[in-house]
Amino acid sequence: MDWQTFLSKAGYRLSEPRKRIMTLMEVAERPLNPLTIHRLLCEQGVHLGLVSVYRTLELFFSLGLISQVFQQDGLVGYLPASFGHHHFIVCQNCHKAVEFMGSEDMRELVQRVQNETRYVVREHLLQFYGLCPECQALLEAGETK
Amino acid sequence: MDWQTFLSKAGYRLSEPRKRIMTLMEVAERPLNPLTIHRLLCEQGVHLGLVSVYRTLELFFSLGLISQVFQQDGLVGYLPASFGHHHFIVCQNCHKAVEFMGSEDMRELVQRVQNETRYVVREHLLQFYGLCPECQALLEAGETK
DNA sequence: GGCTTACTGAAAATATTTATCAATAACAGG
DNA sequence: CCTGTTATTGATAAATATTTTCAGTAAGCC
Repeated sequence: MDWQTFLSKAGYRLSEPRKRIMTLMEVAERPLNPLTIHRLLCEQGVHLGLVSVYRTLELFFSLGLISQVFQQDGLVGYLPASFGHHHFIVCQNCHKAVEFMGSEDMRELVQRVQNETRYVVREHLLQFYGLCPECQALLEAGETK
Repeated sequence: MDWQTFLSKAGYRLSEPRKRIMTLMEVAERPLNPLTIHRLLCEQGVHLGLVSVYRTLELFFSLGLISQVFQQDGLVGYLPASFGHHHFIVCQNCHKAVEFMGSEDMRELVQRVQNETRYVVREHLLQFYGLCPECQALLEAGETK
């Protein structure tokens, strides 16, 4: 089911701002925050209120259409969420991010942590930071980080 | 080496605000953010500028004395960092957090992700969310989440 | 096409973080 | 222990980010 159908079925309207924002998010390669999204849309001539950006992101996030990505500087950005995945590896140089699968490999660790801490684990946040192939090549060629 | 010695050796002074803040952090059971720390200190009669709280946390974090903890509401808090650990499990009910070891179990996963994505992994962010033993008991007894 | 009501956008209020700079206090050296 | 140097603080202000409010607009049902 595409996001438009999903939104309708959940009882939400398919408004212009929502379409604009999702169109932008769908092709995003690196985490976007509300202000950046607003700026990008302004630049391409689409003028919509910053408030709508906040509201729309909050809605999409609550519906699971997008994921939060925690950046190393402490800021939070958003990226489209493929169903089932929710783990990202973010490039420390250009910030480009891709998803990876990972839940399976965590089972054993989760089990051990539950035993050790006596907590029950219900969710987890897992992200990697590193260098994307392009930036590896760039940096090897002698550029500074 | 205790944090005071560490701070001195790194060329920083052992000021009153720094002592106050670290004293508070050392016994923290749940993630604290700058505003909360400032409020808590005010309440116990210690009056220091909010700006100093920000500066001190930034310093302690850059020195690795404290860790950032990402909360599920998107806010960032701080907790003392034991050497070597840096992974926390946070209670979704009372927010109490404890550290766990975990790097070892990640080796294989890191390897696989590197192969799949062609990224080089340099750091990772891993946190669990769940219920602490106390809240499990509470909730089983019929309380609402 | 018209009606209902969710949704938007502008403005203002609130909250959070950073910058500036004179006054203060930590600590090294005597 | 006193003194000078300089890192550090705190007050103020500025910048940045987020939330609230509410009248006007438009999405989707009939």
